[in-house]
Amino acid sequence: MKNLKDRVTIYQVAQAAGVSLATVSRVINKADSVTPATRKKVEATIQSLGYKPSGLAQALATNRTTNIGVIIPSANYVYLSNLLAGITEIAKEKNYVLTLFSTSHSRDEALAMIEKIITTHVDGVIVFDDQLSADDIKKISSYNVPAVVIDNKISSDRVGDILFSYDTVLRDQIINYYEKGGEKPMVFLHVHNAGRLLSRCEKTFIKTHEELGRPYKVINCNDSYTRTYQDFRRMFTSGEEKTGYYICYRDSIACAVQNAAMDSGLVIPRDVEILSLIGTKYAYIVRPTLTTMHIDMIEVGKRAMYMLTDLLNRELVEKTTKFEATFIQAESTIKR
Amino acid sequence: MKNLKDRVTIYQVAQAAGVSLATVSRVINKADSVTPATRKKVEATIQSLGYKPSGLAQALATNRTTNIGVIIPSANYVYLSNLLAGITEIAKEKNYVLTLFSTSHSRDEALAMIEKIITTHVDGVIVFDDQLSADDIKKISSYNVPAVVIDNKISSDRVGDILFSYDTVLRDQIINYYEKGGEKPMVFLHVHNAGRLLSRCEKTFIKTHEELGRPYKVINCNDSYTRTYQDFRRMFTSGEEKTGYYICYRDSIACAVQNAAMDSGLVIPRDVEILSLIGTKYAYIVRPTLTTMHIDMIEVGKRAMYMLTDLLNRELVEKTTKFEATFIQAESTIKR
DNA sequence: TTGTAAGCGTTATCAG
DNA sequence: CTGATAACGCTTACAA
Repeated sequence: MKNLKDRVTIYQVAQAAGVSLATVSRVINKADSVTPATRKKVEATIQSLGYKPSGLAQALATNRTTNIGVIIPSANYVYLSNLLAGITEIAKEKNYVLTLFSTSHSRDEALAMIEKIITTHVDGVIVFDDQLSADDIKKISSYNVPAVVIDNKISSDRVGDILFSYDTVLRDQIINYYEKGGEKPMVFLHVHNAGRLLSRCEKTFIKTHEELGRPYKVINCNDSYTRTYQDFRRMFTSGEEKTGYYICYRDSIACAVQNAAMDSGLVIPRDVEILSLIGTKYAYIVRPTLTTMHIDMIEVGKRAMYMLTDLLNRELVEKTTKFEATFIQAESTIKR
Repeated sequence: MKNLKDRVTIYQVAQAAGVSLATVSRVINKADSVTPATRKKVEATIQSLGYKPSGLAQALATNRTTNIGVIIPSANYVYLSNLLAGITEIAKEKNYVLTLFSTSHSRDEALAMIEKIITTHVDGVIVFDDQLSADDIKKISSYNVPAVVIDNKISSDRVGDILFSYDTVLRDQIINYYEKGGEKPMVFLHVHNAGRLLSRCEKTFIKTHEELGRPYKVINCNDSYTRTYQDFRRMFTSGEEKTGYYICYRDSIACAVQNAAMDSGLVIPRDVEILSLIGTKYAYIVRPTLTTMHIDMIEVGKRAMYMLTDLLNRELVEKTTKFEATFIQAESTIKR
């Protein structure tokens, strides 16, 4: 077994093949200016020595790493892994490797991350993290790292963005609900620190209600299935609240409310209706199936990666992509 | 905005601070042999110039990248993202960055991946991929890249492994089932190409039945919720099969069977019982809750990363960790 | 404590 | 078509 210092270098290959290292370099870079004969010879010695070029040295020399940084919160949500899956698929297709920068909810850590981004020499980044402000992105791109930012409107020279539009469809649904005689009190589940997307939805929720002059309710909930389940179980049995139309951040939370309601003897959707904002495939796996506002995060991931490669090739024309959420009627709400 | 060639280098910092680049290097590496005064001065210019060391150059010079490669199949399963979450958490704690190498079910691609591993200069890898054989791992470690391999018994000098033990608990449950008078036919859902873990379970399933002299059934199923749901819906309504104890690979598949049964008017667990082999949190979110064989993949991820750092520090004593699955009784099977 | 200079493994520019 | 040789940005003996 070779030890670290034994890494076969281009120089050793050159020597063994009886050519200069420049020639070897040409061979591994598939330059055309090499005689088939010498190419053959070099390739053979590469094989026999088990030589693999050092990406590090190549990157240092070329200023390209073929590495893409992905900045996402470390939260272990299904929609995040969907996003990642989408990015991964295209990255592979385009021959990029992904480096993961996962942030927590701390601002400091986010800053440390951008520090790392720079030192790591990624060719570009995909950012889906609410901790990073427009300024942070600007800082990143000031180091000439193109970025595609998800759920944050900050496109610029070398920054593309992908926007989600939940607002319209949410508003429409709320209006429709009341128009069609919806009578349960509408309740928005506020989750602390759950990011811009949820905040925007909450704002839309409140604004729409105020426009309509309808009463509404916002209650805090914990961003965990178990806690939320327990809280609602208590609520539903204590008799405080026996009915309602609950708008939840994501499937787990929606399930928590739904299960709590059912386990308290309430009937979905007769007594309690539930809407999950970020629907994943679990929305149609659970029973009753969950009505959701759906955006295909795998598609978002793919698109992000496509935009980034375009950006890298300096041929991104449309710097902004909008994903409109679609309302998917299922069993957890009454069809109106 | 600076362009690529404008990256501030250690040399520029040195010049601006009026010291040699060696001193700057010492400062950024927190060497103690630097006068507080000069350190101050250097740090100031680092700030004002916005200098960030090049990880590439550092890595090239030191032969350490602080990058860990993670090789996992690209399949978008919850238990995989749990694993990744675990790895991520500890990687961050230990100040490593993760590079993702996702493989498909093709052997060629797997080989291309190991090629990439080498050129990428990762300090170590965590492997959870059934496409990679012991030889492949050996190849990786012949390039002096320590590895922690999950679900594959191949520990060696610089390779640690994490093993799952589903076999005993599965066997015990099967035996117990019949001892306590279980009468439904037991059916194992075979998924093509779903990896070693499932194959081992299948083997245990068959072997146990043959030992007991009990009839059993293995049926093929598709590794997707929708397809499996449809197939079983058809089966349950066509009357071929109205009852059974189904052993499924993971939660989604188990849900498919469970939902198909319920939607066909069958009652869980009276008519149909269901066991999910790899249980995730969705097992207790869906209703009826799923009986599972559970291994906490987040813990597995954490442990893998811990083992790897130990390996990197050459202080890993216990090269093998075993995770024993625990049987979790829930509503989808009858308690016996 | 600080500076000088030789690597680290490539690519790329020139000559030949 | 091929070979020297200078970058790329940093670390690290060795000297001063």
